[in-house]
Amino acid sequence: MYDPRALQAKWLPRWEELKPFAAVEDAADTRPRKYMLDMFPYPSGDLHMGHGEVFAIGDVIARFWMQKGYNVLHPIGWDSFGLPAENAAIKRNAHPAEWTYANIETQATSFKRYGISFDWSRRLHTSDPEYYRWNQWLFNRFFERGLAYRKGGLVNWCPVDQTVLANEQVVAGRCERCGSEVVRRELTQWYFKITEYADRLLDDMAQLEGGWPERVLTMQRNWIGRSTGADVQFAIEGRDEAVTVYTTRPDTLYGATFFVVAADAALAEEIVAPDRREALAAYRAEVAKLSDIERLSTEKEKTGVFLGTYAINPVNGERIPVWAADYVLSDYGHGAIMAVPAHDQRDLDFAVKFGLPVKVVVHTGMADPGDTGVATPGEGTLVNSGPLDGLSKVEAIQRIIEILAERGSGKATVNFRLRDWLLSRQRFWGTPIPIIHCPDCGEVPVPDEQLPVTLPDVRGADLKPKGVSPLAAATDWVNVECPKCGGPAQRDTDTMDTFVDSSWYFLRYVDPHYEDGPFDVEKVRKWGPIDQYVGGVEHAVLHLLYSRFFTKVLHDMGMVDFTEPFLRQLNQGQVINRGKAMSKTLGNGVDLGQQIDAFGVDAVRLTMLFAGPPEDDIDWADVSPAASQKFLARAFRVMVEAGEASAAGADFSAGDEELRKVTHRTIDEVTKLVEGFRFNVAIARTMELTSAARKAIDSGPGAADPAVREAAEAIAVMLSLVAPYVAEEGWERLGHGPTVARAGWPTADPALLVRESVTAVVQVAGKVRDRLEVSPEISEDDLRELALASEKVQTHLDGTPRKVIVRAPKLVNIVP
RNA sequence: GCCCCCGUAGCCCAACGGCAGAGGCAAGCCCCUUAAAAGGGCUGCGUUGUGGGUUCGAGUCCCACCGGGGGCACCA
Repeated sequence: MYDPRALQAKWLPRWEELKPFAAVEDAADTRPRKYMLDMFPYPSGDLHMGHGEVFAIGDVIARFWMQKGYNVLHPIGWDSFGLPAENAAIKRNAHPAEWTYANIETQATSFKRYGISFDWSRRLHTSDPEYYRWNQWLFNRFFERGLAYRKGGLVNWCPVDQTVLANEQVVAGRCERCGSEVVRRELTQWYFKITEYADRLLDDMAQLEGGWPERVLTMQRNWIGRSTGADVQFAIEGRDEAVTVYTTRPDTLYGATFFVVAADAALAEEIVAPDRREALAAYRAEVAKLSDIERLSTEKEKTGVFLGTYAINPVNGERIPVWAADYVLSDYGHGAIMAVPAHDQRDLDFAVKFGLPVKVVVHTGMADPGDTGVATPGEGTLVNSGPLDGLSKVEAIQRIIEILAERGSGKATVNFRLRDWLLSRQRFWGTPIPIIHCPDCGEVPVPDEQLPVTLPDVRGADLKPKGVSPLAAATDWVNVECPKCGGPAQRDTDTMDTFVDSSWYFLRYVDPHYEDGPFDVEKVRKWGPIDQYVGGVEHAVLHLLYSRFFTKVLHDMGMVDFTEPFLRQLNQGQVINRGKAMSKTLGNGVDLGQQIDAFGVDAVRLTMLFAGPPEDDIDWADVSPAASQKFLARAFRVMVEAGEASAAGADFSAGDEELRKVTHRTIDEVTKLVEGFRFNVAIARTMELTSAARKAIDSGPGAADPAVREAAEAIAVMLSLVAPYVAEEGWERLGHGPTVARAGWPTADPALLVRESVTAVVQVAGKVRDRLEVSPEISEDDLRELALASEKVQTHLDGTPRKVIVRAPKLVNIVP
């Protein structure tokens, strides 16, 4: 009788004792190493269905490698800094740590019950001073290298969370966390100079090709957004200094008919004619009223205002009017553009709206944009462009850059969409930025030996967001001596973005209590980089981009010898219910704990993996944990009956050959399927083997046949990846000691994989007319002869066939 | 608007360019049983979303469209 609850109660304590999943550091252990990592969880209550899926997937991979004889590092920890803890603390008048660490304990217990093969000795929490000390240490290193700096400017502000956000944390104008509309504020903030690594972040993706999902690579490429073009200098009437614009189409320079400055750029104010000053001010006020969402809408009509001044085209001396508009961004390129309406749709829309001229300079074969309102950005031949006439687009770009360079009015340039990573947050439950502001010495890093700068004790209502960090109110904590001059100074009161914590945690796992640095460099050399990373696609341009950046900086510091942290990455789908994401408002939530109580850990894990390919969503309404439980019971009975009928150590070669062949074919296929992450199909194959074993017991050679034992043992080991409890119990019933997790992956005997005969299909004009049992080694000629000799084929043929296609040994197609 | 992925039986999903169906759910039937449950077994006639094309042969490759999902979308 299969009783999942009893098996859980029996084996969980045994595993805790045996610690079968500890990664081995011993140099004498010569097994090749593998590092399998799941994205670590945020401790927001207990584990949910989504966790159930990801960790089930990661566990199959880790356990498979263990069975295959690798020394596997499969750690777990908690991403335990962050806003929810703070909000909970305000509500309960408590300290964020209380809520956080209580949730961590709950999740840890659930993980253990869920049977995940973690090495628990490597557990870490990012909110431990022991951990965040090294965030501060790393910040100091970044600061020394000029990679951490403070600057003023317009930043994204979330009015609900009362903090600034990085660009990556604003999705379509809304806060990635809470969904509220983000506003722009002028603030001085800390940044990491990720843009300095833009080229490498892009180019190193070549290493990830094939190992990462294509869509994640695409998202990162789009996010980094490298474009090549040219800087071109335009003189502005009434201003000594030239203004530089960036363009990807310098070939269309002769087609520039106006000039646009970002409305919110300082430049607009500097160059506006006195009589247009008022109009600009009015326009800016209007623009400021718009939210980002409205401003970014492509449906929105172009707006702008003439600045009463003119720019001079450097190649032909033409005077073109200067406008201010909000469709030009102040923080990309130089905040100003040359507008070529004939060949750029945005410029054309603007030209049409304000009656500005359209001048075609590339003949593309398309209708005149001035007539159609459709710009022609494609390939073509240059016209009306002086020395460029007759050249192709590509040639013209080259030539014009040479011309501009000769005259000193331009040069080839590269631009990125990526902005620096805004890192400071005006909230409490995070890593304090280890900087002391001294009126005399400026920004002074807290010396390494004084780290960590720990959080002061702030709790309850004192954590309420008020637009400045709650740390600012802790005056005892804030007021310190300057480490340089000893004079009175103040700590920086912002905390770091929690994405800093997760940008390097995978390195800390090799030795989470290491005291001589953020991580043990030698151990990372042995374990890194991560062979397989499993987690959600929502981090495509957040965590995954930041981690890649950190890894490259650490590489430049000589601390890691690789440049990419995650060689392979798998994104699991979501667990949904009745076609929709689970939510309280819809009332369609399914509780992981309740599912486990009802069907057992094994059945829930099996259901997650059998539902479909790992990257597909699982609709819990479409799957059946009850059916999974039924299958496990069936497999369990096979193991029990085989165990009762024969003793361990039997000579399998004496077993029933037919069943042995099924077993070995299954082993062969399941091995390949697991390697390809095709877990649903691997499980289907295991089900087939179970049925074959059942049949052998009931109406074949009987339970005592060694082939039945061989099949049952293979089932136990293969099931151990998915359903560890029933596999363990079955393994014991088969006469083996714990643990099945270390039993070793079975190998398929090639001799048992060959088939004596295969069915060859004979088609006439594509229709099946006969089947022939033939040797798998049959030659094309022999098979052709056999097929043509077939009576069934002959009746469908009159005369000699036109053509005979032979694909030995499986198929013959005769074309009459 | 542009790009990518997916449309196979009532449902979830398999199928190196080669017999459309591996596995599961649901349904129906049979055995076991006094009966039921549990257990064992059997049952698949679908225009592979639609329309073209390539091919001896297309679920699979190409083109267009329809439907679903995702990404990008004033970045000059």
